[in-house]
Amino acid sequence: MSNIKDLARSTGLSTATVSRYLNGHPYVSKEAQYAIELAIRELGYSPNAAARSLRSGKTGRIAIVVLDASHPFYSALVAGAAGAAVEYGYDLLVQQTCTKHWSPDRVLQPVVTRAIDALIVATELEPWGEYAAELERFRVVTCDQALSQAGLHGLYIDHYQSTLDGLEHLYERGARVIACLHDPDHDRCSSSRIRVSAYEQFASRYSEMRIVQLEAEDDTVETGASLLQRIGSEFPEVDGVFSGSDDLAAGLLLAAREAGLDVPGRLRILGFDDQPLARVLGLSTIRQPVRKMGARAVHEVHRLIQRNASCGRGRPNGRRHAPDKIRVPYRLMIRSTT
Amino acid sequence: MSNIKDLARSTGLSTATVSRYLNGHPYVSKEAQYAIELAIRELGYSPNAAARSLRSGKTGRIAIVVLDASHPFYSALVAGAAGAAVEYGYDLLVQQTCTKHWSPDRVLQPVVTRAIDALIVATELEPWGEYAAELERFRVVTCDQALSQAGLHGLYIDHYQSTLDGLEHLYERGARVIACLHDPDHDRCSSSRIRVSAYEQFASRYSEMRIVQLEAEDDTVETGASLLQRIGSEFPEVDGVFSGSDDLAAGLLLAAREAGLDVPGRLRILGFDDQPLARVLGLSTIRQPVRKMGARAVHEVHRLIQRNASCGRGRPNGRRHAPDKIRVPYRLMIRSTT
DNA sequence: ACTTGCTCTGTAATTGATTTCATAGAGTAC
DNA sequence: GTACTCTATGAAATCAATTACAGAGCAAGT
Repeated sequence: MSNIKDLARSTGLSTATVSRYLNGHPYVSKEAQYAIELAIRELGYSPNAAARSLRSGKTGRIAIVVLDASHPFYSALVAGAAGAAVEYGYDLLVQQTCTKHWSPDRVLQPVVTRAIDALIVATELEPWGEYAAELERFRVVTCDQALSQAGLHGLYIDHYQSTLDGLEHLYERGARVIACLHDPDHDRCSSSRIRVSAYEQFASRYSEMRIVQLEAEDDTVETGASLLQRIGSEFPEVDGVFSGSDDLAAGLLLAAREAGLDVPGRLRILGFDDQPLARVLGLSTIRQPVRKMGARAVHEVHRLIQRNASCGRGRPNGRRHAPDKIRVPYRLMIRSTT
Repeated sequence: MSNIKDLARSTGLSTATVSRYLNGHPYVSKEAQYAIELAIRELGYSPNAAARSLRSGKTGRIAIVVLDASHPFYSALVAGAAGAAVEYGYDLLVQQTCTKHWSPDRVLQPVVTRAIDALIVATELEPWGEYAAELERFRVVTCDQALSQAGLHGLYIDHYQSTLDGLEHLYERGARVIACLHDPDHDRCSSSRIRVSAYEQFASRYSEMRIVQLEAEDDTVETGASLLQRIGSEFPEVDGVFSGSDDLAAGLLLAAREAGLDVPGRLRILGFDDQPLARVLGLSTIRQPVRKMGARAVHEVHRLIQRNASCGRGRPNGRRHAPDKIRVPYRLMIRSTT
């Protein structure tokens, strides 16, 4: 590969002039422009990203940390982020925490070694207390309500309120014993902790209500289907289900229909996400605009980068901007299962 | 952030010695080691990735190009790749071609500017003829049968054979007029072209068979459900469906059950992928190990990187290794819809 | 004629790490 | 004592770009 020196040699100009041309500076003569353009074509030049970012301190790269890139929620988040990344001119790194050789330090490595300009964190790094503090040194946007509690920028839907709304809806539809299905990585995906506190708030509001918490081993339709039997045998009095994901709810619904169970007469089912499958099955659910959230996260990260690009390099000398907390709207989609 | 010079100054050693320590070279005295370790802790040093890769010519970064990161197939591919990337010590970039501001040049930019060491291409860049040739200059592994036809390394399941097997199975089960559902991005996802040639081969083998090709606008359960009506009105004689994806097939199946249509008596349905939803619905399908494929792609890319790391930098001076063609096994999963 | 300002270009420093080469001291073999 | 190897270190070049600074050439204004 040829470099800027080759261009300089080939055109008889200096590297400074060539660099100026490449960066669109004024004060490059027409002849020089023409000569350089020609040389670029001839030598097949393209700039070296490493050298550029070494000099400029910018990489044009950001990363997003998710639990599992193949999970419908996270994959939609990644897709949204990837789309926006192109728009803003960034390359997007994807990091997964459900992997064997994963570790928080490994995830932070790119940001620490300045291989990326900023980080989007959508899943917990444990112990979060420790790493959240660490993250404050960098440009970080979190995509989870629980994660954003620290001094970090946050972008999330309000799980507390949305859970309350969902439970309230089930109550209105006549449910009195509600099974709440936990996310599979209950301990890792900290937003489920927020949901739990919403369950408690709700239970204390209506004394006649009972909440049963059930943990699903993973987040698939298959597991959802298997839960019907478990509910039937362990908690036969359950007449409403609030699921943390559409997949679990859909599986449960399919199993219920298979078993000839009256939905929503005998059992009301409410999902979360509004995936295509929910629409097909007529599953009531809470819609969250996940793709948009991913895109918005990139937008926010971009603003951060712009911000303290102008504040000078390295540490924020001036006062650090207060962390933004952005609530993304959600919407209850009432269909035929509630 | 402190750099290696700061470490040198702080310890009274030279940058050479510090660098040697950091890279685990022999010939660094115990005292020096200790002093450097201390300084690292004190100054909070971490190496600068840009400087490293400028000097070494390696980035420790690879990219994967997919059509849509939220599509079940591609997201599984990405997930597999992301897992393996951690294992091999790479950072993984994800690029999406279903995005508004996308362009082939934009996708190739990281590899051209040497921001990544290698590229995994799982979807077509148009015009593919042109870009395939361009890609031969770099370390590339393709994850699609059609793409790998050029002089590129390829890793794929055999769509020609698997399609034949699927059609053969439908035939055995009594189907005589088979609707083949095209991928949504028929023109982009070139493996569907290979499938089409398999349809033709199959039709020429059995004179009594009829193949009807249907194009779906996208690859969701919703669209699959809407196809039932279209088939019923436009091609009422259809008695078998071969779908390029489980999602379409599942949608169709759900709509058929809803309509009280006898599956597989009146209509046989075969999917592709073996997603959890297929298992729950009892959908017959062709299983492909997508996650593993993603992981394997990273493995192959890693081998490429290792290879011409030893062959010296830049162009392959010696003879270029012949491109590997790796067929991934698939498996017909016979359930209750055929 | 002299100053001022604008356009254009080149020299050289800088970014942070790695590596080649040179060198010096210590230990061992003859 | 001389020759040799082995360990440990530093000075300086290198990787490919950007940019501060200096300076040359030219036109316009006084």
